[in-house]
Amino acid sequence: MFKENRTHYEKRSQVFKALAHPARLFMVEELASGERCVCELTAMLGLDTSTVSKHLSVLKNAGVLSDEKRGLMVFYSIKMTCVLGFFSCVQKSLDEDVRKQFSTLSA
Amino acid sequence: MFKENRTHYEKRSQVFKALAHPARLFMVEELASGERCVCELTAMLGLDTSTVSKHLSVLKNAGVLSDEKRGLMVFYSIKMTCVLGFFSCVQKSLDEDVRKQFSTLSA
DNA sequence: TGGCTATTTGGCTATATTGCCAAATAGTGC
DNA sequence: GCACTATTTGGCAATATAGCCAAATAGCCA
Repeated sequence: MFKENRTHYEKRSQVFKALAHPARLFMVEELASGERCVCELTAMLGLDTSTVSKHLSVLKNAGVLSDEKRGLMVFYSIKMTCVLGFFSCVQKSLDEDVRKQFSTLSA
Repeated sequence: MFKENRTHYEKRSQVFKALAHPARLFMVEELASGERCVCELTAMLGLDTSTVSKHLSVLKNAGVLSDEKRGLMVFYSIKMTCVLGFFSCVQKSLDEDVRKQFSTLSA
């Protein structure tokens, strides 16, 4: 059931692993409004350039982002566009949980 | 930009972290066809019961699953139903990448 | 109560991930 | 060629995660 298709599930989980980090999540959401160079993302994150570069390559290897070099700079943009739909789903679910906690407390 | 809302992004990334493991991905997909007890999932996964239990609590804490105890058994089911939409998105993107690799090779 | 079963929790080691620094690479312009 | 900038890569220490075993907990039934 599982062990036979383990590699299959590993490949799919790579995408979620790529999104499973606050800094990477931030970058994907930021790229939703258009491509950004590494330097721009580095400034927004307040992390070392090398750290940001590694995060970006994780997202690229997972197939979430694509990159394009123009001159000295490398611009990243979203390739797996459907991932943006994830975020509203997650947010809605989390909001619902918070609402329920509130109504339980005040009941 | 990022540091100010870090906790916000951390909470959201919890959901992706929860899905970022082949065994957990398998369980969520399996639960798409209805609730299962821990023992059933353990049998399908071929892992230790304690390991499966921990995986399930990760998914529960992230808000993806909910559990219900009936007698000796605990049944898990999907709470964040919209996550199922993720899988087809991911699969489609992965399939596309494979197709492109093929056409590049044969070109 | 005691014995049995299903699940969870604690603890441990092995492995993976994160973030920094330093160094390497690549492109621009003189 | 050299100097300069943007990005990537290598390496390391700190932290987090995964899996197992053993022990604890919870519910059933006699």
